[in-house]
Amino acid sequence: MTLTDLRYLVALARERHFGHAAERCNVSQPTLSVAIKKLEEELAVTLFERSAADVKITDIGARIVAQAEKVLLEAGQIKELATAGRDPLSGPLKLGVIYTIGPYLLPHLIPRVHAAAPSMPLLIQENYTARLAESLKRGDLDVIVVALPFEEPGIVTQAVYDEPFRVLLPAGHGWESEERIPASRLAEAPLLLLGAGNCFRDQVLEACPLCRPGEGLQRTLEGSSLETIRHMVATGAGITVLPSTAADALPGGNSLLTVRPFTTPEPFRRVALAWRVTYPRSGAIDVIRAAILDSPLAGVKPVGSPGRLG
Amino acid sequence: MTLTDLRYLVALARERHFGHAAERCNVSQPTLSVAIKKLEEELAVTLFERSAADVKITDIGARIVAQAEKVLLEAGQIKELATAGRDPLSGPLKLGVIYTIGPYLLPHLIPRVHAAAPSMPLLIQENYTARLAESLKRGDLDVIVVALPFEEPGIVTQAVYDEPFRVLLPAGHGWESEERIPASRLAEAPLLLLGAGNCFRDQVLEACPLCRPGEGLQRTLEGSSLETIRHMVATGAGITVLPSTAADALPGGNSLLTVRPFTTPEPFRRVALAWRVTYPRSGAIDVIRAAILDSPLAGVKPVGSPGRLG
DNA sequence: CCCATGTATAGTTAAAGCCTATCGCCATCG
DNA sequence: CGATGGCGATAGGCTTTAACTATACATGGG
Repeated sequence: MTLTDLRYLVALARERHFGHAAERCNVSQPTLSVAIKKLEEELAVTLFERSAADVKITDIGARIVAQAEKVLLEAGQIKELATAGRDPLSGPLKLGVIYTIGPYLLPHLIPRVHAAAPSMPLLIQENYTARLAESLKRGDLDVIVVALPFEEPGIVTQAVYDEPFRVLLPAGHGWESEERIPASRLAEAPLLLLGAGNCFRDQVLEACPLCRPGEGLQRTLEGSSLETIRHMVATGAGITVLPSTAADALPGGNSLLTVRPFTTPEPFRRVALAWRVTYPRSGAIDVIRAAILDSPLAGVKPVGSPGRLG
Repeated sequence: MTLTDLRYLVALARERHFGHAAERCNVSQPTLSVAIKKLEEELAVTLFERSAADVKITDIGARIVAQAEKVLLEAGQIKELATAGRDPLSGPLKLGVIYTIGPYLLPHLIPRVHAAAPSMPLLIQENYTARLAESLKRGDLDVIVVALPFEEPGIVTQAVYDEPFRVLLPAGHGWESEERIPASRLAEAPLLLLGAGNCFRDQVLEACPLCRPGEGLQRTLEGSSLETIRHMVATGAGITVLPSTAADALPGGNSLLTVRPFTTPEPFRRVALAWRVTYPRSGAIDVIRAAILDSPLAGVKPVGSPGRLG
């Protein structure tokens, strides 16, 4: 029993004439005749009473035809589902973002994605890089926004923008007079850092090789956020390093805080999109990337498409 | 897209492993692999994300699988319908009976059929032979009970029993002293007959060649019934001829009426079943025939199966 | 009794469905 | 870092099937 057989069956039930039904199905009369016969044999019931005068459907035949129509209807729904789902911009996209990007990117990103792809709602999760990577591989997420380096088997990564780091000082700090701060001097200060697991912490430490967590006056804030650290800096608990998108987007005229760039070469992090190589909705990823680049992110430099990294 | 494809699809969605899904479908892994690929091409959507680690179903894939399951479920219902409908004794049987048999046969027939085939309700229609024949050919009836001769193209007829005719006299009639009445004498009497269209009328006239409707004292009762005629005989309006099943089943001890057989050779009519040659539920017909023969019909002689007439 | 109509059958061909064998990819492990 | 093993994709060949054309067969009507 195939869907074709059922189509023949329904056509014959409608036409009550093998020739006409065959014509309607664009097949020859013997084709339809044989198909119906086979179907009757398979089901071991007589579906039609044939006679020279006309074709009559049996009682059981009528019931089976009704059911066959239901089957064909449901099968047709599959095609419709496929047509509707063919657009990569239709259906929800599960997006993951690391903690140190989410708060500064998402307010810009979300409305832009919604404008570009209204029927693609974003399901957003913020987490550490490692957790996001896991979810991505499991399929709980479709795309993630992370900082490089990020390499996972089966995952492709595409750099989107670089963002420089900034030094955040409490108002009145001695370094306020400096235009730019050399990274090496961070070792001198009480540096507030995020806890382990935040990639940004590692990147700051990498930018300032002399800083060693646990040594000197640096303090690590486990399970905290850049926002918390910023408030601590404002209270004079120390200084910190922020990505430009977090530092430059300070509420205008915050007199308690001062932002200073690093001396060149500025330390920076490269932010990238990542997804499974097998992920089929590349169009959706393009929309995300475009929306990120369209966002007014302070201090960032877009990384051209040639800069795609594997 | 075939039902087989959908089965593969559902299996793969369940197993998330081409090899295992193939095994469950009793096909080789390449077979399933190719089938899924073709399905994806046909629908122009990616249903699964394949990777070395595992197989993930896409969002749209999951929706299509759900729909495919619905299709397969409905298709399975067809088989169940067929199985249920395979029994010829299941489902209603549309039975037609001529007016001059129905009242005497059906009270016996119906309970017997119900006992033999409880799931085969009888839908009964009483009418003239010509009307029954028309309905039978149209398919509005499945089987009819008529008196022979009855020949129609595409219709097979099987004799079931012969029933002799009887003379019905009002009590006190001059012929009451006779044990048997010769058919020829009917011409002498005021003979009450059914109207044209009732085959029994023609059979009586055939049995009594000297009787001519409209001549002598015979009266024709258009649109009437044997019961009405019987009551008229009881009031002395004339005499009549009845089939034995109608005559001998008189309410016991009806002192107003007298029944007399004809002299041999008794005139009789042959009652038969008829159905379309194409009618598939021969088992149902057998039940009807058996139920008729099992009925206590006064005076009838069963016609052996060899007596089947074309 | 032949003809018209309609379905079933025969015979053939093209396609499809399936199998075995093998490739290629990737992740894991010694 | 190369070997290994699991897994899906691909290739080639075979069998089945579904389609066609031509024709036989059945039946009701002129």
